[in-house]
Amino acid sequence: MFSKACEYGIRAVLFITVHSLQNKRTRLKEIAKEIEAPEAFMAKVLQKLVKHNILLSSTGPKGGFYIEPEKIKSTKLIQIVRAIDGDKIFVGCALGLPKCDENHPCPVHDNFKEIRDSLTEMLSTMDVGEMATNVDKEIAFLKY
Amino acid sequence: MFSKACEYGIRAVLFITVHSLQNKRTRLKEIAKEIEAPEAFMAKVLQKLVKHNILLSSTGPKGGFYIEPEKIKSTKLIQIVRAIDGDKIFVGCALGLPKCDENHPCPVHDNFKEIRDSLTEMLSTMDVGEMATNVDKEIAFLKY
DNA sequence: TTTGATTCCGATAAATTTGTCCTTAATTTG
DNA sequence: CAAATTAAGGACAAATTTATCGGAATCAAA
Repeated sequence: MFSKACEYGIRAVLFITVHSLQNKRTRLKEIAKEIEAPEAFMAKVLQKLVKHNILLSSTGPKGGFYIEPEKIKSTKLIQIVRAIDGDKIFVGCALGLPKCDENHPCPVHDNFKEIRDSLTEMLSTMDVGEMATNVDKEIAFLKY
Repeated sequence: MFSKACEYGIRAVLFITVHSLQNKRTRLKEIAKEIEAPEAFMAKVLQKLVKHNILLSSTGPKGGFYIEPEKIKSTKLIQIVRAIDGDKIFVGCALGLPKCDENHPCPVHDNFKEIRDSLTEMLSTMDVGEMATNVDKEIAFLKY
């Protein structure tokens, strides 16, 4: 469903958000360890999230990654997915047809539209703040 | 969502089924052309479908691929997906956690379970016969 | 029984995704 | 200012997926 980069990215953002809620920055090393992702690969993913203005970063001692407080509630899962995987899961035909729409549908068009719509709806609704809070309360988890 | 191999595979099975409904076999060359898939790659996918007993094949002149009449109604989309992509889209955590279940859920567990369940339900329901009939009636299409 | 048509299958190549390494730039602290 | 710490970023490597090639096996028909 999501690429590995995206899986890492979502988990990382949530981990960082938990710390940002306490005004703390999170260093790459911590993140990679928690997420169990290769450090250098995690770094690339985080860079992409910074470029897309989902995260902020600062170098030097006391540096690290963080998210602006006012973005914690407004950042939706779909933004993270778009930043890393693009919109390939949101657009395009399930069977790979170059042209597939209402008027010229592939054999699974309607059925998939329904599923994709509910996926999009879901990702557009879920915000980083609520999810991170669940992680903080140990209602949900970021590692096994 | 599906791999390219799987997209080709689903479309190919439907194309073959349309012909099988008229007791005709379909040659690789025709299939690849219709599906707009590289011939050699299409061949690999078809071989896999034959190994999984979804399709039958015969060599020589008048040979080609076909599906047994009694399987046309009973073959579900999910079997094709499983044969080619395995069950990775049906099992495992959306965020890649090695352990993720009701008792130890990732932050998107419940939301994704819902979507995945409806995807599974859909794929288990849709049969090759009905879809191929729609293609034959030009209610649905296999190429742009 | 020979020939041509077709699938089967192993080897390889190209493209993409995932993962690694190393140097540079920026920042904090002493 | 110097040293230590951290992210940025380019170049490369490994793994996976997608695609290509060539010959072997099988079959139909003349």
